[in-house]
Amino acid sequence: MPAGAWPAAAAATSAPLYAAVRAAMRTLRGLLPRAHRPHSTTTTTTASDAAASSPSSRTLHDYNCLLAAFARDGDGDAALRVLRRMRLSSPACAPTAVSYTSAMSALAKGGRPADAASLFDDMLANGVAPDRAAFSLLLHVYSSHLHLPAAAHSVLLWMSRLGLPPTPIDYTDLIFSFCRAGRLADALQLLDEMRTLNYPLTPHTYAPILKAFCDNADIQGADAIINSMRCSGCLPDVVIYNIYIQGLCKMGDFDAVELVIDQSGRNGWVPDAVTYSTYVAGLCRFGCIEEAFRQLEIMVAKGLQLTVVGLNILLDHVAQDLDMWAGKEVLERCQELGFVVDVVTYNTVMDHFSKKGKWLRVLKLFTDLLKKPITPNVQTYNILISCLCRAGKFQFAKFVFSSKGFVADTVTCNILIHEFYEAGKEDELVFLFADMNAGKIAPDTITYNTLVDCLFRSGRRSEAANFVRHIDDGYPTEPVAHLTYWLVRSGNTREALKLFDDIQIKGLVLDNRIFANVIKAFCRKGPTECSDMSQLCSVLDRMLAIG
DNA sequence: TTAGGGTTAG
Repeated sequence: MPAGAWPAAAAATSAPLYAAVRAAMRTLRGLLPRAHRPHSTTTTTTASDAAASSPSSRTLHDYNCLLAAFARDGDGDAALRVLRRMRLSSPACAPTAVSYTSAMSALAKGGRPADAASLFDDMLANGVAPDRAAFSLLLHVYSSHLHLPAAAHSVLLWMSRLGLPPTPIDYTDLIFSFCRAGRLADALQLLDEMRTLNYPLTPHTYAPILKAFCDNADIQGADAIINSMRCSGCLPDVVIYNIYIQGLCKMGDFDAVELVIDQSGRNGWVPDAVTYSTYVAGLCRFGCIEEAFRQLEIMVAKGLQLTVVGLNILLDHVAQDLDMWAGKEVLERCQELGFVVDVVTYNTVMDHFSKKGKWLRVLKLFTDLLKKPITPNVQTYNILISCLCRAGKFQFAKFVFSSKGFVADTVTCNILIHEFYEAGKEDELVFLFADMNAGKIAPDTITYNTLVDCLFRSGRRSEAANFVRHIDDGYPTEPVAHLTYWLVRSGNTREALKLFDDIQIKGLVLDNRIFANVIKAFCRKGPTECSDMSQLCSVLDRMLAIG
């Protein structure tokens, strides 16, 4: 925030808000260099520096070990640095296919699969011949990370042509990818190829195919797959039956589920907690709550115990039916059944009642929680505060905010700003801005977006525009996108175009997200409201950089 | 390869 720019923002917003955001900016500025530093990890940098510090003494083996360690950590930057150093060192340490594969793995694991795929091209450009492991990793990156089964299939064909036969794992990877992309026919063809090649077929290979049949509600197809597994000597395991049961549950065919479970012993598998959770969730979705509890009891009687995670997932899954659980306290019943509940369990249930507007029930759950040896966390408080605000209990929400032991975070702040503005009570937000001012809470992008939305919706258009102009160094993408949305929706498209000019004059780029919001806003307006097509065309021209 | 858990902004 340049000096002297804030008075405009001060005029744009209320005084406490201005002070709070200015203080928050200070906090943010302190944080940014660290957060945005490209090579920010400490331990891996140390390891990398160690490699760099005495390059002459390093052998190819040392470098490859280091790369393998970075691959385990998913530290792509460090791996790339090592690779660069290897290229610059003696020819004996030039990177091999193994080195490239580790670096690709580090990038993929670090959430940079596209960079991993590019590195494969670098390897070729540097005259290094990929081995089977390199191809397998590339195939995995395309199929599992980038969700591009067609590209992964090309890799499979490519390696076959080079005399590096793909492994059964490569095929299984690709089958999974085709199934996830809804391309069941392609997956089935690969399964046939595996059979032709006499590759071993495992439940891993069949599972995604069976799931695809079940997702398509094709139970006949699912039956055929299970039969073909049996015929080919690949016995269906508990995972296969769980997928099948989920398919049956989706159809509401609970008689069939019962039959499958009854015959489990004969078919050589044992139902587990996932089996029953799937069944229970299915029953809940069809409103069979009592039967769901009966199945839970059977599960417990069989000595199967839901983990805390499992219980929370299950509760979340059946959330839409919580009203039906309300007759009996859901958590009480879970505890009667011997399930261990934790703070997340409470948060899950509280949130669902909150979404249904049942603030008294949320409050009761919160007070129950306080009586137990479970400590509420910031999310618990945020759910409660959000719920109270939505119920119009603003004083109560303020009380909870100030309660002893509660340390508000940015999400609390965002909830309060949104809810108080929505209710036209923004003047009461002084209590919050005092904390922001004191640097106790730092705003984030959602805070800014929320403020832009709130200012605009409460009729303070120019204040919203001023605000966006002064956040950070001016015009961060998301708040601009929010402002643009409202300008277009309110028929001020010319102002939006002027905003684009201002941004570009500052040398900033108009991000796609801004245009995505323009389109969304035009769509929201609908054809009747969007009578001036020339305005839309101006924006589209600007998007295509021809206007 | 299976239910894949909880808070905020149009």
